[in-house]
Amino acid sequence: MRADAERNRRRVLEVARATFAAEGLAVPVAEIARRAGVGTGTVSRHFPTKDALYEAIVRHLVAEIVEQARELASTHEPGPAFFEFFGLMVDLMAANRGLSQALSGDGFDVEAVSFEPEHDLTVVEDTLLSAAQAAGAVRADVSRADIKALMVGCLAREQYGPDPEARRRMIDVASAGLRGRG
Amino acid sequence: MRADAERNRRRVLEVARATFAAEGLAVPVAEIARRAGVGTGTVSRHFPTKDALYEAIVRHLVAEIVEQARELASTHEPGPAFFEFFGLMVDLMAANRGLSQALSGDGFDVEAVSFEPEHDLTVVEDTLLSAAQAAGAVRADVSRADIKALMVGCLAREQYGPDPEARRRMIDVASAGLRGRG
Amino acid sequence: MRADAERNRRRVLEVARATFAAEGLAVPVAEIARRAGVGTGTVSRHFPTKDALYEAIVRHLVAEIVEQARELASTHEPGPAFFEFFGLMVDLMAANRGLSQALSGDGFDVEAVSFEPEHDLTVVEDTLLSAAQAAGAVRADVSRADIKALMVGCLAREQYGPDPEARRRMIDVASAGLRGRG
Amino acid sequence: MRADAERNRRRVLEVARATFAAEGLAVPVAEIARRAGVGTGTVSRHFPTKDALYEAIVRHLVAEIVEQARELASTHEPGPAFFEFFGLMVDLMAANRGLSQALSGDGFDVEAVSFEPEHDLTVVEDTLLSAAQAAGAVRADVSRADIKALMVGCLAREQYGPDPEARRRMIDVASAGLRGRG
DNA sequence: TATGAATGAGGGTTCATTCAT
DNA sequence: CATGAATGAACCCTCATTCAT
Repeated sequence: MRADAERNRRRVLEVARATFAAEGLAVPVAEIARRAGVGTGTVSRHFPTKDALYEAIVRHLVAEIVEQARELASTHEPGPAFFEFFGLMVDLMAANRGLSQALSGDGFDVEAVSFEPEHDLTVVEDTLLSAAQAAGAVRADVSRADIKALMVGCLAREQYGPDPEARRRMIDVASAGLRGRG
Repeated sequence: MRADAERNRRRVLEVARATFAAEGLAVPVAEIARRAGVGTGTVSRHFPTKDALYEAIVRHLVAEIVEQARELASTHEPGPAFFEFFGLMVDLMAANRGLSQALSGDGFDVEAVSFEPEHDLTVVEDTLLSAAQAAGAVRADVSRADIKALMVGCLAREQYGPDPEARRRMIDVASAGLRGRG
Repeated sequence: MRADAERNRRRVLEVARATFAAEGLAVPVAEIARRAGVGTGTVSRHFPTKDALYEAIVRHLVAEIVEQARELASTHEPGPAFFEFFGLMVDLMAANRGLSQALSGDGFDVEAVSFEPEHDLTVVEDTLLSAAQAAGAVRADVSRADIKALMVGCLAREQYGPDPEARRRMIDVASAGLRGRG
Repeated sequence: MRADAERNRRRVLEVARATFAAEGLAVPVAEIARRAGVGTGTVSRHFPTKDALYEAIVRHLVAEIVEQARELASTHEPGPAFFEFFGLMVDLMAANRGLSQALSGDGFDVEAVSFEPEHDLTVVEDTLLSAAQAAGAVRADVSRADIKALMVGCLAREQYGPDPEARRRMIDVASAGLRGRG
């Protein structure tokens, strides 16, 4: 039975992730349940509230991002690592309407989620940022929150029509701004 | 009677503006009515739908912004005019959760509102941007949409706590990015 | 001043009659006022409730009908007079959506209106019917209410598409039924 | 759980049928819910819109009618079958204010409901009518729509007070009219 | 007397959550 | 454990009527 439950949990989580990514956070829980082939009660059992479901998805996403961020940190110089990470985040968000909503503070408060240290994106971001700043690749006065906000800015460009070239340009502008006054 | 009606209309508009600014666009119309001290029907009379109320507020805001933008354009050099305008916009949005939501495309589609040419923010923005680009103060490849997105980015910083210093820094970073690699 | 008031009253009545005839009884009072070029208060002053407005219109219509019915009664033999009247009524109702609604009991109770004897359609109808029955042109056992209902039946045919030929046929069928088994 | 749901669904349907029959289609959904002892959401779950509820009731009624019409067609000669059916329909509508409203086109468009062939009242009516016409029992020039309208006429008699005798008389008059000019 | 702004009850529908089966 | 039916508060909008100007 435990196996069944776990399978259901994963299925709901995966369906919810895909659905929220494609259609935003406003999709009714019942629709998630329908697509996952389970009852609404099953969704509620695993995720007592809709917020809990959001949170689980965010945790999942964050875990993946953290992993990629670590990889970048260990294989690139501080500056490139940071800027690669920046672009990666923007691309992820651009492909995920729900994440984008959450990060813009619409429908879910991402900042309220607390993570265990080893899965905490905050920590990795700080690490990447600090290293890049120490290496002189990024202005010394910007904070992690500033970086997040700039990502949201790049992301916001998508609203006027998805345009890969424009996204690259936005990332380029933001990066230039972050590099400092040269 | 027109005086009373006008007073009520303004009152509703002002209350709605303040409420949406402080608490976002999701506040029920009935709550706006309650705070304005009128019946829901009165709100509906002046603004047939909630969207119409949003639109009126946006028009109001935009009219003010356009005026200030014109002033800037006529009293500053192209570069400074553009960057002053950029900062002004961010400050306005930062003080207005509803406007911020609208510009992030949550709850209301600002782009769908059509303005008369003389009140069209788009036109003023294009003018300021083009002039600044012609003067070499701004990268030639960015578009109006890019600028808007960057504003949203600066704005997004507010989510992590309103911090005037941080806002100035964000604007500074964005401006640096826009100036180009020079 | 009295002349003005009277003019307004007539204007409202005429506009309401035309509007209800064309679009049914559900048209808002405010729309009647708008078309009449007066305020809603003016409509309410002359006709305290919407029902009172309906009633005034019905009185007006009935007065006209009564006049025509009298004319028929005095210029035709009992049988033809009755059947001419029957067709006339159906044609009137067919051209008047509001009247048709009222007679079908939707939105207004016509029967609740009481008339002065000389304007009472009931009386004229009874007269025409009784005479026709006395002359052997109409079954002796039908009542005024039966006649009214048959008119509504002819009228109901319009629902399936206005079709003058069908209307004539309906009137013919109803008339045949009323003439008796002979 | 399906048993409970089905029970509730039937309960809502039955209560709605009875309520609409007795008081017309304007009764609020919330009132139906109250009388059925369920929440408004339960009504909405089973019948997403009020129109859907109307439609379900009409389908139910029509199914019963079709069955009885078939029975009549197979056990009576064409003429009697048709006239029995006519009387049956009038009796049903007379006992049902909602059905009467619907058939008069007030509040719901019955004609817009599409049925499967085997439950389509239209087909049965046409069959009964054609057979009766072929047998010379009914005027050759009347159509199904004419018949419907005459039923509404008989029904309209009820407005002046329910009176079984009068109803029989109306049906008799209509039948006589339909038999032809003899 | 005319105006039309204000009222506010009332309508249908949605959806996160609970709980009987 | 899973189910999905039930709940009911909340939302926006309409409109007949009242009443201050």
